[in-house]
Amino acid sequence: MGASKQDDGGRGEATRRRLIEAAVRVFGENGYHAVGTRDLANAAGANQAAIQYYFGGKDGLHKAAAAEVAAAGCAAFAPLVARLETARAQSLGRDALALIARDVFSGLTRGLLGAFGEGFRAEFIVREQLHPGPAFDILYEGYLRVVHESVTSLVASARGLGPRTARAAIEAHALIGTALAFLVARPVLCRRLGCESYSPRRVSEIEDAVVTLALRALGLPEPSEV
Amino acid sequence: MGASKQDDGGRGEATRRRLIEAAVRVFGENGYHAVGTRDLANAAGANQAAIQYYFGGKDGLHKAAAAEVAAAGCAAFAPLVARLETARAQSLGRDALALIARDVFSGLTRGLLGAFGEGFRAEFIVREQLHPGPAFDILYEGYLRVVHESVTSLVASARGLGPRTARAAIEAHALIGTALAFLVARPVLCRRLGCESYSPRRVSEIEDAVVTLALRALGLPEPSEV
DNA sequence: TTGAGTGATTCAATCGAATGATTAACATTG
DNA sequence: CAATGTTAATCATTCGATTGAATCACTCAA
Repeated sequence: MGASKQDDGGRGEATRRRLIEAAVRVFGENGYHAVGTRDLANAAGANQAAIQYYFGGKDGLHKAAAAEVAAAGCAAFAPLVARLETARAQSLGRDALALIARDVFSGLTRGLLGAFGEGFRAEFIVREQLHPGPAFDILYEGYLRVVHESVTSLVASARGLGPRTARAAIEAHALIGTALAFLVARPVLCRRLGCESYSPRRVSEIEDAVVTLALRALGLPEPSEV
Repeated sequence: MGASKQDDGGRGEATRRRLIEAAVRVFGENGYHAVGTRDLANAAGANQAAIQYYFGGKDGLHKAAAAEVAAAGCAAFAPLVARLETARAQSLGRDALALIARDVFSGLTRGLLGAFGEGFRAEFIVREQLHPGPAFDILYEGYLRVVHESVTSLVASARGLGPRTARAAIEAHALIGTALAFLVARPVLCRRLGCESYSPRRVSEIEDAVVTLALRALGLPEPSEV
């Protein structure tokens, strides 16, 4: 069973990647049980049996998809995480903190609704949280934990809380939720606004609202410079 | 096909209700496609064929479950909605607004994590939003729209925005998200805090954090009285 | 250069199990 | 009895998985 002789460039590696990408998209859009191995194979332009051949089965493909999502998420948020790491070391003024916070919540929003969300990566994560399974461990350890800890340290600094306190983690969680709502409850807002999906202009509007509210909640000044 | 002669008290009405309650719980926990009609019947202590007999099929039961969730949600939030309706009429001072806002976000949080969430009603709603179908229409028109509009009017008042503006709806959406995050991303926070689920004490902690952040974001004073 | 050999990969056909739905017989109630 | 409700057995279909043969890319001896 399983892997190939060469791990890149080969024919096999290509269909392997196509299967993973398709799995993230199709699983994220429809959920694990709503999708058949035939659907997955079709979406990837591969044969149904390739799923067993490369991943040992539907479960294996699902886990591989989770690993891809974690890796992509890690890469997408790496710059922000790095900035937050350095910020954690020094003690910054309110203005510097505000600049970082703006970029964090701006990036968070765009991450959930934009580039990273493409291919239903964000939906994949949400679905895995509604019913955590083996794939959730991959997502949490490889991605979610880092982001959550980073945001927590930012919130702790801004709110004068201990960075290890439960309160800091909870407030960080709540503020992440301001962005998350636009992914999870997208249909509600779309109906309220009378549109089918978010236009780029709307995403910017959402981004601005999230940043504004988060800064106010954190008691940080609105950054004046660009 | 379907319904019975008497709509309450009758033998049939009891199993009908049991099926709906079980459906909300099982669908909410596992998702539509992850659940079989045999599972649903077992969870309700009924026979599999009863699903066709009363609801015409799995789809029908799912829609009936959505209607139950909408009705229960409407009932649970009715007092808050009523208060917001009256508040919309008069122009209230900041302190009065703060009192209402506190109760709204407190009720929202407890609603998502507590009584209303029991039986996986909240999860049922989230799942339907990840892939809106016929059941989403029922939820939106019967419940979600009212709540969203009410919260929007509150946010509009507090933030000095037009109650019909997209910005007001967006900011309301974001603030609802502060509570929603604790439902949708529960496993992440639980892992961060090293617990398996939310204790009642933790729910209170979350409730306080959500209210505090929402009031700060809205620029409302922390209510002093009880 | 060739071409048989070799392992990697793809494919159509098929498996048993599980799915939602249906049926006809059975039970309960008034 | 007649209406309503319940049940076990069974239907056709679809599911994830398996199979064995066909196709591909590459190696190396002739």
